Amino acid sequence: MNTPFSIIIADDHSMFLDGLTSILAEEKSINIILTAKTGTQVLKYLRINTDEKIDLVITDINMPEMDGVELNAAIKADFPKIKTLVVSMLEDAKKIKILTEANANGYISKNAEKAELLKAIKSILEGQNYFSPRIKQILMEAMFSAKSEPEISLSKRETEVLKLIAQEFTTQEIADQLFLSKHTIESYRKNLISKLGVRNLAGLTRYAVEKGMLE
Amino acid sequence: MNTPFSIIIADDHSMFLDGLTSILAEEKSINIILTAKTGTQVLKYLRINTDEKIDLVITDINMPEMDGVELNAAIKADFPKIKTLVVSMLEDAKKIKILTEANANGYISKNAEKAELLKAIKSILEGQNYFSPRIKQILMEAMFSAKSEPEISLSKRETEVLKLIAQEFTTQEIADQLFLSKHTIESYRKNLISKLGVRNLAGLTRYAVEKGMLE
DNA sequence: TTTGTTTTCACGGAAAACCGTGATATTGAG
DNA sequence: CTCAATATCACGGTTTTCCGTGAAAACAAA
Repeated sequence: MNTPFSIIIADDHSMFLDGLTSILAEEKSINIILTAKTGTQVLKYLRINTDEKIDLVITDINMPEMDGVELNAAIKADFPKIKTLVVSMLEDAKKIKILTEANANGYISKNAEKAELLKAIKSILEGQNYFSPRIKQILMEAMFSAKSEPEISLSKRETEVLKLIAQEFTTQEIADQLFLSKHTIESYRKNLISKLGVRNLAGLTRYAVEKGMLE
Repeated sequence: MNTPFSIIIADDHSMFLDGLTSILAEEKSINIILTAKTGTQVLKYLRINTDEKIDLVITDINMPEMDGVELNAAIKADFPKIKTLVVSMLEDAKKIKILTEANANGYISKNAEKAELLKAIKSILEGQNYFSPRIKQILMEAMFSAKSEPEISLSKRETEVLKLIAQEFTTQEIADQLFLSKHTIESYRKNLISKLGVRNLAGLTRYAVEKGMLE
């Protein structure tokens, strides 16, 4: 048998972290070097222990301080030899896309079976990327649906004004807050309405809330 | 040593389920009888295997078909001797409150450490309920804040009108749709604004979207 | 039966949003 | 540098919302 692989696991939910650790501890070929609750902890460890050879980092997406997406990017930038496997609660097409573009080596859902997890880990350690059929499908769909919805992009000011509108401020009040003329704000409102394809304040507000623009 | 305790675990995320199983498999005093991905599976098992003595059911809150809250209620109704421990991603005050009122024996977050999980299980199996200090605190806060926010209840018509407003219809259009005078709709709008403590259409729309009133 | 809630309708004035149709200045990317 | 996008401002007219102040009928609960 070869020397065991060294891996790091990051997840902010202790119980999941412990669970994953328990599962992987049963595998003789795997050595868990570190478990962490944030991306920064992982990075700190990697930067200090540069002599230690880490093969794989398994990370959740949603974490405080530094999330899985950022962690993956940082690892790929500073330690390109380390493989990454992202494990996430949600099957979020956008994030998957970003991750594939940032050269993550695998992505599986927490819905995945233990068997799939092990398969993914093995594939990646052998040098192959692993994205489950389901994830591939979601990615494909996102590609196509992305075309039909041509990503409305709002400028800084537009975003700012939209937020304030959704927070029930009137045109005049927004103008005062931003030290602009009320005519300016009216222009923005008008543009937003036509840009977002809505009819009135209700539509603007709905858009803002649904896009999670209000903290 | 006494005979080991029999427990059932329910969680729709395989990986978490496997993790939890791994953790508890290490405990000699615990026998995992069943792991399930939905509440209905658990109930079905309990109804068929009535001779089997189950001591504890550990359940997630968010599950398809039947969630943890319903499962807890069903267990307490049909198998009052079985203890329940709810493990949840979110620390949702409302659900905790409902669960305590439905006599759940414990509630811990997935943020909890493995040690706390074991402590909770032991406490419950010994006959004591377990709610972590953090959860107790959240409950207390909810009690007080519940007073300051005295549950706004909307009538059928009010709800109907609010939905249409949030869907960008004007007063006149709503009146036409519901075969009412526009004055009537204006009354509703006015009432809604004062009832919900908002200032304008934006506030109404935000309320409707945030409460998930639109499909 | 009295009381409270819900549903319905009405008017007039003030404020705000909506619409069209502009213009100028800055700035960032090619 | 040039061109497109962004940011800023302006005005007059129309529609809609907002506000106050009512009130009558239906119905359910106490």
